[in-house]
Amino acid sequence: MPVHNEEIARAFDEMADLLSLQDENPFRILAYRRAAQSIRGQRRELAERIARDEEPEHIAGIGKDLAGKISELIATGRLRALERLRRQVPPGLIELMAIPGLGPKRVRTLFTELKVRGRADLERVTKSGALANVAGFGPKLIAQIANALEMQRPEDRRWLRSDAARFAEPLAAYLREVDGVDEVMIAGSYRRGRDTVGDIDIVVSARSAEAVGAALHRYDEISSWAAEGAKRLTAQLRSGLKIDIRIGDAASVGAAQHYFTGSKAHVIRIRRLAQERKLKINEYGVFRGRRLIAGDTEESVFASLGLPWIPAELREDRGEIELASAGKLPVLVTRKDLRGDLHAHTNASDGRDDLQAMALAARAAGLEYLAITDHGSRLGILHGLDERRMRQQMDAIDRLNEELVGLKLLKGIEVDILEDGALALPDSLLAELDLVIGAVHGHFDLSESRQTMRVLRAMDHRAFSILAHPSGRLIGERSPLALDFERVLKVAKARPCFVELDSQPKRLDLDDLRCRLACEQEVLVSIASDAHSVQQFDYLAGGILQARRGWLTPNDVLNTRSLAEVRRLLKSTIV
DNA sequence: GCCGTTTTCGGCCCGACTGTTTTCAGTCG
Repeated sequence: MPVHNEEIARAFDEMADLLSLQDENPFRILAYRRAAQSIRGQRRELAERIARDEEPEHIAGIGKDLAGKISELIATGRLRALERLRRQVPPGLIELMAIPGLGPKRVRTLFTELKVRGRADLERVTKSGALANVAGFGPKLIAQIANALEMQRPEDRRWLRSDAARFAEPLAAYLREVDGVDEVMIAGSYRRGRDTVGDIDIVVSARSAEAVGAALHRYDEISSWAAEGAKRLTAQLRSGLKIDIRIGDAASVGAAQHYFTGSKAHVIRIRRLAQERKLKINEYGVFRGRRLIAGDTEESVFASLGLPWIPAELREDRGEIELASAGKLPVLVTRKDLRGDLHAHTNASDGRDDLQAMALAARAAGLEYLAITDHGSRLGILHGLDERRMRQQMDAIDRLNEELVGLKLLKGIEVDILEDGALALPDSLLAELDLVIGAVHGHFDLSESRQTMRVLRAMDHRAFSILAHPSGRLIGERSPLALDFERVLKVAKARPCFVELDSQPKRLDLDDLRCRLACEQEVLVSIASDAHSVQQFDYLAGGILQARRGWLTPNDVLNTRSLAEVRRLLKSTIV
């Protein structure tokens, strides 16, 4: 079983947790956390690089020692240093650090003073009152701990970005109307376009912080307050979404926007760059000595380091700073660049609206072409099309294309890739279509080699055009398939065929890193809505965000091209 | 534990807020 990057990162995170509980050198702990972060940002599996005996590429934050530990993990599946630490620290202590207010120091105190070794012990000493006798544990802190134990930590939940948007955008709009407020920006991972967010960070530029605080107290969506300072307010909405609001003035709002947009790794890199230039950057601006030299706009912050403004989606410290300083930032794809959509459903299968309604909605969404790709019937998917109904739909598309102005419909299908890699419809039928989207809809748990062979065999079919939602993930519900995606890309490039970025909020599949792999391997990405109703063309905006996070330019995307060009490219997939 | 046009030691981003404290530690982002 190959060791995945995520497992390596988790091992390093656990090392950091355990070391912090041992009161180790904080910078050694930091080194483990940075290494974990750095490994998570790698596009390629380190295990594969090693297996292929490739030159070990330098990874930021990985020195000789950690490289050795990575090799050990990959070779043996174990990490002796980690196992040693686990023997020294009671296993229940790590989860205690997840309780708000408890960090390594306090957990350690609980362990040494009260022999608290885990959650059950903590509940016991909280109830018995023993906690109150420990120095540093006052009534407020104890109440906070008791509350967290009670709540079973629902606040740990991550939100789909699109779900969070339903609560965050109205709050931002409300704040924009408050007297004295100049600018409101939802920052954080939300602005960076991550598919999920833990909380919402809002940066407000206002002449009066008091007015903002007072207005928030009138906002009846807020259910509880966690902190209320002059510059920072933390609260929870009734939906359960946590919000963090920072209030600043116009002279520093750019610096605040940059800082609170993150990512943390990006901001740290920027601050270190500033140090090298004898500058200091914080959320209040860029300073030379005590003199403020920039900070009213994000552009001014970047410019103080000789950098162009970097789009928020790129700010993950995955090479964007180097590219910016070389003047080689990619010009990222935008929603306006999309000229068509190559994956949508009608009520002929599991969609809600009919063919004509979907066509009109696509046109209203500014698209020039739309591929209708209902499900084929052999999959057990409800109301899938059999050959007879498929032909009816093809006729209907022909008729509609004669009437429609400003939009062309393409004939397609979303066909299931069966367990053995065969496609679930007869070749004769597939050959009549403009495009064939293949998708895995079952047998998600095959081994990596079998899953990869399955997909490769499907791609080998002469009618195959696009691999739909390639990883099969459902965010928060289903893990990605075990699939050698690099191999899939190599075959797709050679064949050629294409891969999809499905924009459904729960899928967003390809994810950002796989988008980057696809563009590096020069495989075009189809950014598709997978719309099941007329409203769902809106999902394309979310797909675009993910694509931008994956560094895609218009040239890397299939459906930024004209219909004629797309037809030509689709024809080239027929072998 | 990492890192280096101020290098092989001595730094490592930086500030807000809370609670428990009389000047600050711990946590958090």
